[in-house]
Amino acid sequence: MATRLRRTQEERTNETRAALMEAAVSAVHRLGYGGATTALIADEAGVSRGALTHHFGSRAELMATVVQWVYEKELELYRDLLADGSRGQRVSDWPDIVWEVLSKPSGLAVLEILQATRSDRELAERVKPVQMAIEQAGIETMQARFGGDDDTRRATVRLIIWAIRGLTIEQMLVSDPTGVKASVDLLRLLLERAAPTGSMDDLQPVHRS
Amino acid sequence: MATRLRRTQEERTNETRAALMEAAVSAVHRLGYGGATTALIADEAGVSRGALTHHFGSRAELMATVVQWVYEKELELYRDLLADGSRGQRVSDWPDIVWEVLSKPSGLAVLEILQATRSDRELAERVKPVQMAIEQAGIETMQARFGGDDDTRRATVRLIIWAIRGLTIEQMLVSDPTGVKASVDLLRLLLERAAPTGSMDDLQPVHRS
DNA sequence: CCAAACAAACATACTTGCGTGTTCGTAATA
DNA sequence: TATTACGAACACGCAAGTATGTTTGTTTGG
Repeated sequence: MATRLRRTQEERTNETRAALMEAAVSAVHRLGYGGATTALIADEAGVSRGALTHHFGSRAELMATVVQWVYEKELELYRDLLADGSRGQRVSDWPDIVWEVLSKPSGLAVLEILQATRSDRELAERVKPVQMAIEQAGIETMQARFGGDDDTRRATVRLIIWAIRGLTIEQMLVSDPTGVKASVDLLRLLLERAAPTGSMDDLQPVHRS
Repeated sequence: MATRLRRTQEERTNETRAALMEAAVSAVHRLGYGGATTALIADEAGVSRGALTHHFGSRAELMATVVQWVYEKELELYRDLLADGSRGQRVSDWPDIVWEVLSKPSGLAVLEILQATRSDRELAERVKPVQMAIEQAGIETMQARFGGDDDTRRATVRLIIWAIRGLTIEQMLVSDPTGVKASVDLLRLLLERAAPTGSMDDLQPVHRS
């Protein structure tokens, strides 16, 4: 540890911003969006509120940056999980993968921030583009791997992501992690049976009514 | 309309409490938990803040009552939807049914309140028992209709409910209702394929790893 | 049946705590 | 020494809770 006594300005900036990001994620995860006050975040990051406001003009800006920051971490994590090529080849692999990524505290924190979007116009405008980029990236990743038309792909990505997100909420409400995971396994089972080849073409007949 | 000039005390109580409940649901739905201030709720209910505090000692008590109130409405709605016996016989019927119930504003509002539970201890203690009763009721309803062991049932109920809840969040973030519904249809498709007989016994092999 | 006494429902105004943004001062780096 | 990073203290607004007054309904003694 022991940060050198003399750091470059860029290092100082990066380190305190990172500390603030981690503190913000932790605080939002534990206390919810409303409970994650700027004073508390600064305190847990080991800096003053002045430092926080120096780097982020407003709470909304801080939170929007958190979304962006987590998004980048998640991308890395997806890359790591898919690195050896043994996972992610079949659609049914994805519930577990997405669960590993989104059930982390950062996933919960982002979800909180997304919901807070509704009562905070500034936050909404900052977060919206980021969030759209995320979903689009997910769909394009799927496109590269599986078949299926655009609508099927979008419906599948949405179902997996938001089922997982929903279950992460349940998980933290009941504080029974193992139990919730059973539902993730069930989703995998459903996908295995419905798309035995692992391709998305099997899920085509989504259109009716 | 024209409420009679003279109402009994009980009528007065019931009417303003109902007005407050509806206003609270609407406000939380539109503005999120944080944005639904007591002043705003009272205003939209057409009563004073004093009236609100007379009936509910605290904001937490009001919100907890909302959860209870919505829960009862939802139970009625389930009964109505299942009344003619044409629906709900197969497991794959349930995504649509749950969607119809939980995608209403009241469903979103309750979800918001549930999340707010984390930053508000008083709220948590008031809401927790209610929420546990709800899940239990859902599981028992399933038990009466379908087979499957207890774990499978619980996993299935959780998956359906929280997948739907997650999708309702997505729905209001993207403001594209029809698109999100496609994911609900997909979930039904998955269940149809995985449990063709409609029974839950088909979903048994949930246990692994 | 009436009127006074009571109780419950509702309204208004105040108080207080808290969280954000801001300002100004200090330390570290370039 | 100039600029950037950071810290301490302050100011402002807002929202929940509280205290007190007013209206409406209910009950009871005559």
